[in-house]
Amino acid sequence: MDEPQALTAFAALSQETRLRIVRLLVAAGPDGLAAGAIGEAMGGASSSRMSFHLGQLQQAGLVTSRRNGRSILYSAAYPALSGLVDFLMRDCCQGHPAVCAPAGAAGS
Amino acid sequence: MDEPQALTAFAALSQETRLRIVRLLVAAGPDGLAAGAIGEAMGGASSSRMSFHLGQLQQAGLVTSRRNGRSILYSAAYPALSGLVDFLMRDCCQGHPAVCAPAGAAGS
DNA sequence: TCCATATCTCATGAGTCATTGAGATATGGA
DNA sequence: TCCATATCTCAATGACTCATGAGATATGGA
Repeated sequence: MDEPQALTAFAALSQETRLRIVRLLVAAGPDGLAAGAIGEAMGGASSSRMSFHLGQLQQAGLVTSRRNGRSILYSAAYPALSGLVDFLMRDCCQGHPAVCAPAGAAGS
Repeated sequence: MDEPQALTAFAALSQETRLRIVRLLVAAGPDGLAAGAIGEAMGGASSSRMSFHLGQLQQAGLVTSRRNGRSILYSAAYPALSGLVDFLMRDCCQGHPAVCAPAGAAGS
């Protein structure tokens, strides 16, 4: 994950609907969810709105899609998400690992 | 770190200048850097531009400031950064810790 | 083929964000 | 007090983002 990618990913996640989509897809697991199902989970968002946000997330590399019949299934791109965490950890922890990594690392 | 805070933080980090400021301040350590020095490091950005971006970062809670003589020193807010990492890890790893935490955690 | 379903694409308009330049405020020294 | 330095504030402008609605495209079944 380089800086331009991180920038795009942060921009994608800085929008409420998109952040919620990502959370939903992470929770949904590798099988993913159809665009329509995601739209309903977002409170009945219009198809064009869904398409817009899913497209943004896909361009940011945070979700992937595959067609299944007439539906298109979206799922979270785990490597990209972990790459983003990694990017943030690196930036955050330059020379200060003890200060900045109390949360998700190892033990807990 | 709750969702609205994360949203604000992601928005703050989705801008190239601001992301670079954060990286610079993390590298600079707890002593921080004066606004002018940051502006110079950004390639001689205007003072109003710096003020704008530093203000955004401060509102997002990602940096803190304190006056020192006529300078104002900005430093990275490590707790907020680690909180953001934590937020991302939680969202990213819901039920899939093994998939998503290969990078910054523990060993390596 | 015809139709219904599922999703995407495009154009439009409102709203927000980033940059600029001028000027205001605060600090420290002569 | 006067001046220089350091930073902030404000208004104006251009660019970008998001939501909407109409319509296009692709798939599967009768």
